Amino acid sequence: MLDDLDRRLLEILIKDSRTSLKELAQQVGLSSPSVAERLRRLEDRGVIRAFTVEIDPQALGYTLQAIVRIRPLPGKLHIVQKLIEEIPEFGECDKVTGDDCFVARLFVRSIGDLDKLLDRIADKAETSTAIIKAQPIRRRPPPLSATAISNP
Amino acid sequence: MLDDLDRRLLEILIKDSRTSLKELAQQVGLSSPSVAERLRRLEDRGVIRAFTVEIDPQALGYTLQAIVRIRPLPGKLHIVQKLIEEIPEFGECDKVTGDDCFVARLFVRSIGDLDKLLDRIADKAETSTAIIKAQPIRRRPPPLSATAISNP
DNA sequence: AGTCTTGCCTAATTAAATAAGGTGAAGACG
DNA sequence: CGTCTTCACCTTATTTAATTAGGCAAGACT
Repeated sequence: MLDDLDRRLLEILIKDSRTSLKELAQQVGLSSPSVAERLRRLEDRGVIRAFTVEIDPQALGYTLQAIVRIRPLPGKLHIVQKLIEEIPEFGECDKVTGDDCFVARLFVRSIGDLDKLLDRIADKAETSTAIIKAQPIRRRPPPLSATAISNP
Repeated sequence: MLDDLDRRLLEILIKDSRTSLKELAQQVGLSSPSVAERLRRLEDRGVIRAFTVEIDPQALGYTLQAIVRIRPLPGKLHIVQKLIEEIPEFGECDKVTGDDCFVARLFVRSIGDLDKLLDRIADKAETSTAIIKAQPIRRRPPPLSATAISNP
C-alpha cells in the first residue's frame, strides 16, 4: 500500500506541509521531481485528503469546548442532523451505535453561548454535555506503519 | 483580533494551504510580501497552529473508528492517561467533566483490533464504546467570524 | 509640529516547482 | 530466451514563486 518512503514523506508533511520538495527529497534520498510525483499519487489515491492549516480555537476566542451526546426524539433524526450540520460551532460530529445517536464537539466562547446553542436543539433531542477540561491527545492521524496491535 | 483580510486568508488556507502567496494576494487585494507578513504574524500569534496534511484513515486501512468513554478505576487516572497517549491508535482524547473521565477516538483496522486495544485498558478502567457509523461533520475549525450565537 | 510606528507598496534577488527528456531494472509476452 | 514495455527514478533547463531590501504614507505619541 504505502512503502517506506511514502510513510516518511507523510510524517514530514504532517509536521509541516510547507516543507519544500527539495527538503523532502534530501530527507528521503530522492530527487525533487520524484518526490513531487509521489505526492501527486498520494493525493490521487486519497491518502492525502488535503493540505490545510490547523487553527487554534483559543486564539479565536473559543475558549470552551464540549462533547455533546445527542439523542434525537422519535422521528426527529434527520431534522436534528441537518440542524447540527448548519451550526458552525459544531466542529465535528459522528453518528454512532448505541443510544446516543450523535457525538459532537462544540466550540463556544462562553458558557452562555453553550447554553444558547443547546437550547436550539432542546426541543428536538435529548443531550448530555461534558465540558472539555484538557486535551491529552489533540487530533492526530492514525499510525502510518504497523503497530503492536494491528500487526502482532 | 482578526480583521477581515486575515479571515479571508485563513478561509482560503483552510481549504488549501498550498495556495501561493501570489494567489492569496490577488484574492484579497494585497501584494505578496504583505500577505507573507500577515501569515507570519498569524503564526506568531498562534492563530495558525500548523500547516499540515489531512490523512484519510480509510486509505490507510483504518476502516473502523470508535468513540470510547473511559472511566479509570480509583487511583489509576494517571496510568490510564499515559497508556492512552502511548497507544498510537488513539487519534484524539479529551478529558471531560462528568463520570466519563476521558472521551477518545480510536482508529482500528478491524473489530478484532478494537477488542485487543480495549483489553489493554480493561484492567485499569471501565470503558463504553460506540462504533462510528457515519461522520455528518468531519473535523472543521470553529467559525472565523461572528455567528448567530456568539454575536446576536 | 516632529518623529515613530505600522502596514503597505515596488523592484531585485534568490529559491523552489515544474516540464522535458533520458536511463536502467523488472516483469510480460511472443 | 530474448525483446518489449512499463515504471520509477534521474538530470538539466525553464518557469514560477518566495524573499529581501528599501521606500512611502497615515495615524499615534511626545
